[in-house]
Amino acid sequence: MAQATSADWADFARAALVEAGHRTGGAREAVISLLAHQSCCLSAQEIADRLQGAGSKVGLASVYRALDLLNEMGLVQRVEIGEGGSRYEPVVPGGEHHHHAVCDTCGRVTAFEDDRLEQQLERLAGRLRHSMSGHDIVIHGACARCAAR
Amino acid sequence: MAQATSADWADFARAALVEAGHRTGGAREAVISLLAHQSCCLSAQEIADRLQGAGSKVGLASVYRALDLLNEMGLVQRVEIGEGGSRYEPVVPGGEHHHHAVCDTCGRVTAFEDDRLEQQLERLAGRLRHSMSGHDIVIHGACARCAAR
DNA sequence: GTGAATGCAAACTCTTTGCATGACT
DNA sequence: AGTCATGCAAAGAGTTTGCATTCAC
Repeated sequence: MAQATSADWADFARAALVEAGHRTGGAREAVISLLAHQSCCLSAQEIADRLQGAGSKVGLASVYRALDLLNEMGLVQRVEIGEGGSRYEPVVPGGEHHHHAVCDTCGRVTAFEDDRLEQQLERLAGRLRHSMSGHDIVIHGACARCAAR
Repeated sequence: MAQATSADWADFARAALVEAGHRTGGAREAVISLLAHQSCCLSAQEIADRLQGAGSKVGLASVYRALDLLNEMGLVQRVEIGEGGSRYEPVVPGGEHHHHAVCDTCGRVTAFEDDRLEQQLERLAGRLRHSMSGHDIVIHGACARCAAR
């Protein structure tokens, strides 16, 4: 099975941006590099903080602009886990994607994936005659650790 | 099959509030009455506007406070459809609940429900050992109308 | 009468926008 | 050189909080 890696995503994203006539370098590149090495979703603030911590001079506004563009191009997905702000994570083209279980007690976010869920959603979208460019599934509750208490 | 009605929900919610030692009347009552007659999700601003339009003097802050309380008690569910603000809708205890398909073109929100999706989620939560107090599913894409264009 | 609930306005957080400066082609 | 992109700061939107007043018990 073809396994998409994070390096693949970064290259794919960079290529897509060039393809669309955008310039490389600067804030956008920094955001892509950071996201590529991230396994789960980050908030715009977290991205800016990490980049600045690494010596980069990117502003928060540029992070938002970069994420906005990447989101419109389908390269990142905006995830609403209902805790203040939005979070963003790379979308690996053709690769599987995951969803999130949020612990309402400790805030921990657990990623999961499930093919049958995806299939069921595809079927459902067809039934609704609603084309599906993406979807969010968020499970709220208590994680294994908190539920045990 | 037992079919929960919106009147049931309002009564259930009022009873739960009294049970928890809260007082009746005022803003909370207004919010419950309004939500009970609503089929789909509303934003806090919409709720305040409608109540004020109906002559009520409820402030936006009270609407937020009421929704917050109802949400904590599991009487309403916060729905993040990723368009600015959160939306809220009643949770009918034991009744079925629905999810949302959002048209990214025109903004239209379509409600849907699907038992197999629910079952699959239950199974999944069990597998993750994550207790599930609620869940959000949002399909993004183009609605039948916009896709046809 | 007492304490919870409310309304108003100010504060706060997250996000977007304007504009001058800097960087890529 | 010409533009697109960026950084900074200010503005905007949604939500929360403080406080005096009102209302249910």
